[in-house]
Amino acid sequence: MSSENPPPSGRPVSDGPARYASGANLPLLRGHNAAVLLELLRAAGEGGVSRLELAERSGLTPQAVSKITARLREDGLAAEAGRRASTGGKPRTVLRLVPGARHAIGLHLDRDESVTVLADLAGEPVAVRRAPLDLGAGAPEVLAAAAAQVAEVRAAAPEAQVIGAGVACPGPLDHRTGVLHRVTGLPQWDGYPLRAALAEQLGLPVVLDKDTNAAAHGLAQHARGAGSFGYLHLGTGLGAGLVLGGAVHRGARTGAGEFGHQVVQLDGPPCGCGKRGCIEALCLAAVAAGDPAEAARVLGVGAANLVELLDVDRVLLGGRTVLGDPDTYVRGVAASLDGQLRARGSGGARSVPVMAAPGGPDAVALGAAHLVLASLFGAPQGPFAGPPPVI
Amino acid sequence: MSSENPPPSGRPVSDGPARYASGANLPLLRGHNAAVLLELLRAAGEGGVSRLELAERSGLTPQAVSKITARLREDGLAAEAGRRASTGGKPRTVLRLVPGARHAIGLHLDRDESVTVLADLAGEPVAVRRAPLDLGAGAPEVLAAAAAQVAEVRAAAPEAQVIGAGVACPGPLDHRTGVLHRVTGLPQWDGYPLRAALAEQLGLPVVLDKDTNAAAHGLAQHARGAGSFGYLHLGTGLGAGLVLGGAVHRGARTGAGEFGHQVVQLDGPPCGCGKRGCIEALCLAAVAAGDPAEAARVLGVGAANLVELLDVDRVLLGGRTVLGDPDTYVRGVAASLDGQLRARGSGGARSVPVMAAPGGPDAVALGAAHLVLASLFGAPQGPFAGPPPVI
DNA sequence: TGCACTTTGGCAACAGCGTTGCTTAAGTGG
DNA sequence: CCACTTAAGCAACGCTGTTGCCAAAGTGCA
Repeated sequence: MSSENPPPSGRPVSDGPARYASGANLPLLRGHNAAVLLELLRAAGEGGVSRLELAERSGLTPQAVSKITARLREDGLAAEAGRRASTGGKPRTVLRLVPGARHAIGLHLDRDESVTVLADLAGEPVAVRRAPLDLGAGAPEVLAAAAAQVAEVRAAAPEAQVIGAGVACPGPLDHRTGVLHRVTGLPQWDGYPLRAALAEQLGLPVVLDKDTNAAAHGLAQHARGAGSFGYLHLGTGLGAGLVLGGAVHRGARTGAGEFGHQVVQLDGPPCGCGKRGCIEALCLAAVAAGDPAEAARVLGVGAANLVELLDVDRVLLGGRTVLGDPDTYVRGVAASLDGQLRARGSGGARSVPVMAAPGGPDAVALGAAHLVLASLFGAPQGPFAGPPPVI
Repeated sequence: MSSENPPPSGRPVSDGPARYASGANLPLLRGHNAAVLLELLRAAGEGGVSRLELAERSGLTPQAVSKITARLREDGLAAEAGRRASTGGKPRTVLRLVPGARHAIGLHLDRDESVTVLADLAGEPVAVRRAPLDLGAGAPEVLAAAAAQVAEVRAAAPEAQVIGAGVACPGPLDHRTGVLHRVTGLPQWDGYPLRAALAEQLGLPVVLDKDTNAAAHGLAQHARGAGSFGYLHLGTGLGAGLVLGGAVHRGARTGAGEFGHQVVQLDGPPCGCGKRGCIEALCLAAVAAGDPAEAARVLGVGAANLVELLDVDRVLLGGRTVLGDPDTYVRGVAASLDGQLRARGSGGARSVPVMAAPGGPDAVALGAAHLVLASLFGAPQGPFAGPPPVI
């Protein structure tokens, strides 16, 4: 019965015109609950969960969990995996996600390099390919290179059932339409409908997002409990990905996360962007001067501004510059941030942890794959709202 | 049948322990759809909407809309109100919200004044009371004064069915537990469980929120279409309320919106908070020096930082200082903000409108009442997630 | 005036959802 | 070996939105 349902999540494949508020019906309810249980199964990891535990965590009745997990098992998405120790009665049967049941492609198109991953349902990379890329070359060349690399990772797991591809790019873009906007330094991509082009080239549903957003989305999967954090990415520029309440915040026009051009020095030194005293200019100047400690101090002040404005749980650092000297940056930013917060703290003085983003150089590509997988799982926050980039 | 349901929204009154992701069942589905239609009815205002229009906007079938609106009419929340012109067949029957069917109290406890409103379902004030208040006095005095004022507005509409009270306070607090945290300058309120105390005193469900959040929430109701904006409140201090995707963003610990203590001048002049170069210090210094233009310029730089980080649609200004000279501030901030954005704009150059927040001195109290009313209406964004302050 | 047509909205039957009551399965402990 | 406990499935159920059909209420043309 359920094996013929196109997407196991039950969410509408194309949600039509954006409505102010949407009513819900039974198929949506069913898909929602399935996605919630799938999310809980994934969160449980290899240890698995019993049906009763799923019931407690989801708020569904045990019987409903039994029915829904039976459908998930029919679809091959979940399986029984041993039993718990008995507590005086029949032992609980452990259910586990079947990671290999579905796969997703993650594609990170950077200015000089492309990274492609094939990720399984658990979000783990099954295959990774990395190759030089000239994003400044023409669209046909870039598309062909991307398609070839995607074919390679698909060949690495021939029987993998791929549900879509997530693509991460630098620069402003519109994740709803999948169109690029003025990629800094590469005007030829202005207004290019990359999502549509890639979808046709690959023959797969494609979601497009900014690199920092993809990374932040991927990082959010590692954090249980619908947390919130800011991911600061210091590389050739300084950007941020914001996760608020467990979901990536993209803003009205996918423009959120412009962290680098916040002014922290009124009438300060000019920045390449045309403004003065941008944190990116100050930071990169310090990096160029070989003073990572000063860069970290400035970054910490900006991080404090972000933490106070958004009240996030923690701050994650990533990007090439940070990865080159993680300790200095993590400690420097933590000290600076702590100093700022502590100065304010008339008692409360909460401290916000600063850490290096896990995942290393594949984090963005893996996050892009997660964007696709997210359509299967229940959003930690607004169930029916679903993840913004609908396939 | 439906008149015996405790809350017409169908949402659980107390949601128990916070769960990672929650499953949904039929009562929740029913409540959700009722709330969605109620929201659409309210959005339609006095003009009303037909059943078919409700069906189009909600995505529900016309028959479902008929059933659900029939229940709303039974509960007295909606009523038929005339007909549209015919377009060649039977004319559409217009449905309208019955504003007087329910009411909510809004209570704004400021440092030196309290404002109490009784708002109807449409969010319009039915009665307003304003009185001096010394928030520094003991809790019993403040509670008694609040209770007396609430009794007054209730007496102004004796037959009003009041569903709860929303309370807005300055300073950090926890909106989930309803406990105050270190209200600046009033240490005696530290850790005071204001929500519980007021709920007992008034005999009503109470939601507690920060004043800027309440104002922002109220302002969000006037903006159709799940927009996002930053509300900057310049009074004795400088704070902000953030509305992202139609919902107030409070952060992990209700601490979001600390706009005033973002550093915009590294190693700048010391601020009362202990840091240096806070925008609040710079702004208030300019105000004290009788230079609102400079204050507006600085505010505009901070607003630009916020707009770029969060990609909001617009910026609203409020608070006593702004209300004292709205034109100067609105124009000054708009010019400064535009200058910042235009400098960056390598083409796009979108402009973000700046305007004075409507509502004037009652905006906070009215917003607090809206917090209560929101529990009846469908959240524009995440349906089942519901509004953060659960009654 | 009358008839054809269009559109709205209610009625009744229906499929599908989670829920409830009960039964069976599968252990522990005396 | 039996009483007890806990887990999970089966069947009936209530309720949801949906579908097919029909009455109501207009317009427009003959």
